[in-house]
Amino acid sequence: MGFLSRERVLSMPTRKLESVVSLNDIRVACKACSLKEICLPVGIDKDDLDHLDAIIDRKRPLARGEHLFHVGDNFQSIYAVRSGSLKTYTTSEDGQEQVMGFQLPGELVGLDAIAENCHPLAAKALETTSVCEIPFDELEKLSGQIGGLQHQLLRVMSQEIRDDEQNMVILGQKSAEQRLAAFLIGLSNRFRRRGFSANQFNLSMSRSDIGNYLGLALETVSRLFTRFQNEGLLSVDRKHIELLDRDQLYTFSGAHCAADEAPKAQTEN
Amino acid sequence: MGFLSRERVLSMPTRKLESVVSLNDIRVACKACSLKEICLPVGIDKDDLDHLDAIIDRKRPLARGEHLFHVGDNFQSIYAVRSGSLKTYTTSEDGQEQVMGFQLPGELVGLDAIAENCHPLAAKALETTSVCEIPFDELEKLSGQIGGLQHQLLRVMSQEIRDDEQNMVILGQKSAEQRLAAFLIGLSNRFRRRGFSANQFNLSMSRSDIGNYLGLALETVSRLFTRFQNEGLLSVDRKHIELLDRDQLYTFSGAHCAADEAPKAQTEN
DNA sequence: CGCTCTGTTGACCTTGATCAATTTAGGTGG
DNA sequence: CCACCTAAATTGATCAAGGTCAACAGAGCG
Repeated sequence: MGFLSRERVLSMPTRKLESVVSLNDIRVACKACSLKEICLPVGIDKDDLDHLDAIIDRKRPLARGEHLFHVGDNFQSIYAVRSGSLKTYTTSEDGQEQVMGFQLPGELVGLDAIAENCHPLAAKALETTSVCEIPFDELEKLSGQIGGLQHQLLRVMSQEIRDDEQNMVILGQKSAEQRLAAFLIGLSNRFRRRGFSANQFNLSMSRSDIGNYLGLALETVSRLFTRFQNEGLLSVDRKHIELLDRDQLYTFSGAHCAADEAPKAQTEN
Repeated sequence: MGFLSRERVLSMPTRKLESVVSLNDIRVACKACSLKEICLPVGIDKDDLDHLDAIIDRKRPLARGEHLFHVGDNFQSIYAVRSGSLKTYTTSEDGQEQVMGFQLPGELVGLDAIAENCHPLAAKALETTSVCEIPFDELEKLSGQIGGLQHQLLRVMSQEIRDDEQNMVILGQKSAEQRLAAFLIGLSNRFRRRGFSANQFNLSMSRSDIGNYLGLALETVSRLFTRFQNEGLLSVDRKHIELLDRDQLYTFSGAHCAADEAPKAQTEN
């Protein structure tokens, strides 16, 4: 820790960066962004997209371990991950951490800060990560004018509630192995949606983060990985995961998840 | 079961009711509602309130056990509880139920249905319960016009995300006793906000519902109630709870809950 | 080359689930 | 009003899942 002690540069007053990444590289309009069909702009027409684009700020990437915001920070903006990944977490008074979620490209962070106007969670980069900053008051103003944007914003928030509910099911009544299986299937689905491989990916988070997120001891996570590997469900090499028997894992997870796109046909509607 | 077999009347085409409760009793405008400072109308001015009021539908109360909506029901409206209480839950394919939450007067249900346009959870009355139905497309249209309403809607959804996050902490890393203590403190806070007694209330839900919600066996819940009672923290008589040592319970819950109004001074900001 | 951080594996123990037996309350019908 | 029935709650006894403690092994970095 500490060779890069200027954390939180993102929330510092804007300053020119002539460093590693040139501003031109960062300035990619929503229109040209491969993630536009995943994050906010879904279903917004071309003209309106320009308006949205105008309020979005692209910043220099965060280094691994750098914070996007801290607990209690004043709420100004929500953020969309462009590349890399984040974890959000709180620290309870006795100092122990609770990981609340991981954010992949195309996903938004900070929606939980609207209510109280300050961030209840901290967000930290798990690897080199770049984000789009979306000033919330401007977004709100804009979404009053653009019907599609308002609807999309509500949809995204609703989806977040839904995902959290899904997590409650997992934490509330699944066994350790079901939790890890569900976690992996969930990640896999999210990667696939973003155009990454669904069966082969790197975990940017530590075993400890996974365990913490799933309400398990890190040792349990580790044991389960080796067990899943022995059973031929997947292969693990440190951070790299390859899912070998996705169906079996899915069954294992005891899923029914309205939230994920289920690999089997819908039985009701 | 079954003397009242006409469930889901609420979602049937409107029909005149000359029965138990007269329509005049039900027709209470938002303006006159004691809950308006809790549910949606917060911070909306008098004129706009009339507009909001115009789209809200007040229905005859639900009987205990009746459903407000079922899993998979088409999403039309969100609902605000006026009196009584609801539980929301899903049923996994193996038939077991997961209770996702309890709704008290002034709280909204159905926000998680916006994303997919259908209800991921069922909502069932725990006792005689009346609700306001708020057609969502009209609400959305209105909130494009009334800035305060849009903001309030986003705030409420954000708060819901926050509460769910809080629940994840509880399910993810608290002991059985901490969970129950946190649950009781949480309920108590919610009752207080609504003008009910904070230290004395009735649980409209069964031990089994509580256990399910908290990720505990119902036997564990029962045992904890008697233990808390023996320790002088509270007194239980079947459904009736009296909190005798709220501070101790609060400490017990291992809380830090940015979500609740903490009884101690804030240490940071 | 050694230090530290992350991950793996093993041994043991605690918490809370499960199974089972009663008790109590509330609702129903004679 | 009482006897009966069922659902909810309590309490006890047992057991297993997973947490905790501890030792060790690689990987990455200075």
